[in-house]
Amino acid sequence: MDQLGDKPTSNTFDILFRRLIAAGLTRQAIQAFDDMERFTKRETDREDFVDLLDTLCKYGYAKVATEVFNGRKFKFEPDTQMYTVMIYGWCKLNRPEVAEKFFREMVDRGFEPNVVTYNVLLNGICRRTVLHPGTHFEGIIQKAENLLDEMQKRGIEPDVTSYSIVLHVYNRAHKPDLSLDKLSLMKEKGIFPTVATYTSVIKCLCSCGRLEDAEEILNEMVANGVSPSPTTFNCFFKEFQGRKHADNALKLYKKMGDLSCTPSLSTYNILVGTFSRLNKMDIVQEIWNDMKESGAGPDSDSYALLIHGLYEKRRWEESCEFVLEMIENGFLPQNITLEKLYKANTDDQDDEEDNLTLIERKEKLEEDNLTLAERKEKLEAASALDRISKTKIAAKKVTSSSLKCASKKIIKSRSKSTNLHLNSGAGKKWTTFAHNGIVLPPPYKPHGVKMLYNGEQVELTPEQEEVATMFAVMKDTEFAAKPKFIENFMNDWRVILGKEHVIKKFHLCDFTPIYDWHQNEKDKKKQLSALERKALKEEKLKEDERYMWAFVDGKKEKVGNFRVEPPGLFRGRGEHPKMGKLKRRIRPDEITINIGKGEPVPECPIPNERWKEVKHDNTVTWLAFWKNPIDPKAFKYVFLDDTSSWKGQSDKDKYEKARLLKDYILDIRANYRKDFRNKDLMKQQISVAAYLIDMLALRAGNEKDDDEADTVGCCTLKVENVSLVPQTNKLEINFLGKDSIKYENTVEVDPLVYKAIGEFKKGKNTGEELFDKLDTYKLNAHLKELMPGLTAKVFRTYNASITLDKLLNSEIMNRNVAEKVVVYNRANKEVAKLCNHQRSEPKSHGAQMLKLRDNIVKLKGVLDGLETNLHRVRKGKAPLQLDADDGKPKKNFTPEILQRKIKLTLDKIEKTERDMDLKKELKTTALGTSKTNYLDPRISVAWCKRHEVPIEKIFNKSLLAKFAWAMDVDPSFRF
DNA sequence: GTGGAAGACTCAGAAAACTACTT
DNA sequence: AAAGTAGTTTTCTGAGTCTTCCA
Repeated sequence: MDQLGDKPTSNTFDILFRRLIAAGLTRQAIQAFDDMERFTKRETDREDFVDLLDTLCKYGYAKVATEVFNGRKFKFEPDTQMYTVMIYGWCKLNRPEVAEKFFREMVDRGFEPNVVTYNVLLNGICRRTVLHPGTHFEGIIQKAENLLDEMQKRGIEPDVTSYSIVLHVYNRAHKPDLSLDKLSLMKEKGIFPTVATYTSVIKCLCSCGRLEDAEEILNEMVANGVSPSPTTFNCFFKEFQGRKHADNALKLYKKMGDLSCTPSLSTYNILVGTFSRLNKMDIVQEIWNDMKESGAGPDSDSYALLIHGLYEKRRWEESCEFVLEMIENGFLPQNITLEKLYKANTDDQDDEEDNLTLIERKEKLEEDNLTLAERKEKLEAASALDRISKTKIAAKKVTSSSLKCASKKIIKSRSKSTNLHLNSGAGKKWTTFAHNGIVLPPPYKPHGVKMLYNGEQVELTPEQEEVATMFAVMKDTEFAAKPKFIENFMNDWRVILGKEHVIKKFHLCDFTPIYDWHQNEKDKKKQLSALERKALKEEKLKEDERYMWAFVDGKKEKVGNFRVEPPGLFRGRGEHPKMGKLKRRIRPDEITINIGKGEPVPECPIPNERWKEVKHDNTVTWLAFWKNPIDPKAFKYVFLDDTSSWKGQSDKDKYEKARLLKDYILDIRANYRKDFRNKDLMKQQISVAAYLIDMLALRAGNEKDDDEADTVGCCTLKVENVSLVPQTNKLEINFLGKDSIKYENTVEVDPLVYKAIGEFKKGKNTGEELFDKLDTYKLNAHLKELMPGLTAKVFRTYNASITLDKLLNSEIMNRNVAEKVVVYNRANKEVAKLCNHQRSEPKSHGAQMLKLRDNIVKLKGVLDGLETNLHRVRKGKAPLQLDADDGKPKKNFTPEILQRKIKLTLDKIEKTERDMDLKKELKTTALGTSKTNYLDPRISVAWCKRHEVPIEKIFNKSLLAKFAWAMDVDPSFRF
């Protein structure tokens, strides 16, 4: 509606209306409008009123807007603009009938519609085709045509917008002739078509196979001085690809260059795909070079297209080259690509032993048992050689066997990953380690908005204001209402305010001005156009780029959390005694950097300051650390990302350890069973604790300090957390676990365990420890005697993974992919329940359930009607008109049709009920945690391979990257 | 040999950011 | 076509586990 005229209204009210309406508080917004005069001391005018209507309509409250509109006509004389806004509002709700009603009323009352009014209405009518692909285009087109006619009769000429709207419909309806007609009509009327207009017509013609006509339009367009965009050309290229018109595509590509239209990345990709399918690899090469030169690409799609093209043509060596290049450029090839190539290579094995490549030589060096200095030296030599070999690859002079080896090496490195790190002695994690350090949060920018104390504005220094703002912006969170949070915040803030400051008591503080300012800033950000947002994002990415990567032994690895935590108020979980405390800004002189000796040390980003220390410790994997300001006993670390070799290797080790437990588990279970009655109290407690950890997947339960939230694990369970259900062998377990997540479970246990727990509880107060002779150290020491490296947490991993493995393999085949994914998710859910992984209820859950319930009620109504009609028809009576029939007369209401409809409705009801059950069950279950941390990815990958489920249905992009080490697992893998 | 503190790494849910779909 | 919404992914940082170090 901006075209209807901007006006400078009271800005604050404007924002207020928008926020209220956006929150669905339309009544309050109207109230505020009524109050406006009192506050601004100026009469509200017509423009304010239009603004209110417009905002209501924009947010989909056309009905409310209608009420307001009808109610105030006497005060503000309606006009064309108001009517247009109302029409817009109803069109937006996809109710063009109502919009048309307004339109008629408007005309009847003598208000002349203008071109905007018509366009809004036209758009409203035409958008149905966008929304419902199945709609009858004929009817819509007719209506649109009628409206255009009417417009002209009224003496209003349709503009570019009007034509664009209808052209869009023709496009979707595949009406090239109408499209062409409209175009010539436009020209006749002297309206200049834009690039979008032409592209729209060309797209329509191309998709209907009328390439000659499309080309004509293209020429015309150029002749008229409108430069075609890459999108325009892509219409042609797509069509050429389908028809395998290599020559035409090539010609057009040349033409594109002549017209100095730079192809987009998708242009290049389409062309690469086209020509590699047609086996014109020389042309592909040319296009590839052009793409590189233009800087538009390649992206992973380009590589995939090219590599597959080469592969299909059995040009394995070249495809290997590009896989290498792809990886060098930071794109991860699909594993299927690698596997294919690997197979192709092993099929025609030859004597590669004599032909060791540089890459392999380096690998050999790494595996040899050399001293550190020797290794480093040789590695450096190897990597220099490697660099030369890379240039050779680029120059396409590499021998075939080396390429084979290269592809093999990639695959090998996937499975073997960094075994050498483990084998190469005493805790050494790396030989060379380079990175660019960390990013400190930007300094605080004071906003100068004054908060109120006892109703009066107060002066705050930037430091004081910063802390006040931290609190103010948390107004909407639960924290802001917690007394402990407020107390801790005030204590820390008072220190910064100083003894003499006027601010003393929290209840006299009013932070709303700062809160409002913050909301306003947020709104401003929201208002940014997509383009601006994109630019901003790119800028940030560019700034961060150098910090995102580290080099470990010459290998490029992604850094995880390179941003130092900004200052804020501590948000502990549950009833944390330190919630609300000020988490102060970290200065460089608190930060220790760890980096390879001889590597350039990242410069301290703040002038005249320096790092606390620079270490070269190769037994650890962190890049930087500092003391946690909230808990000085703890540290904050900067590590590599989950996709790194370090993390991947330890992840794999973790699952291998859990798999090892499988071989020991029977013995271990026998072992703890026999100790349930052990006279040695400690041994007895160890056995019972081990039982609970094994059966219920509890955490070990380390001791905690008083200044942490009061949560427990197995070893720290208190008497009050476990009760015996009388006359059974059941335990009722109830405690707060990690992150203050509630664990509630009543479970039948071994009678001996039941008895033992009863004894442990005897003579103790509710708050005392159940396992008083036990801590995690003793428990783990015992477990280690039973299996090397066994600790309590291994049971959780083992039980989670073995459960998934069992559940997945007890299911049958003969289902489609979607159903198989459901099977997987169900298994995943069982594991999440076992591990007690929870999430907070989604905010809209209640509303969503209500909606579903509503749907069921409606469907049941429909069902009733259908059944009544079935009875009537069977008795030979005429069927009743039903609401659900949209007023269309029903001619052939045979019992068969009715029965089918009843069946359909029943199915729908059942499906909705199923949806509701599922939703209810999952509302507080978090599936992700087990997937990322407890389920051996090889189980999932192997299952996907066996059942032909694309792995992307199970793992998202990050998980795919994190689990790269698991992708080449054999399909027969079982945990 | 013990126990507590220091240290390093994994696991965890909330919240922000993004995406796909709807209106 | 643009904005809203529901759902998903990513980021953030708090909260555990377990090892190592040291007196």
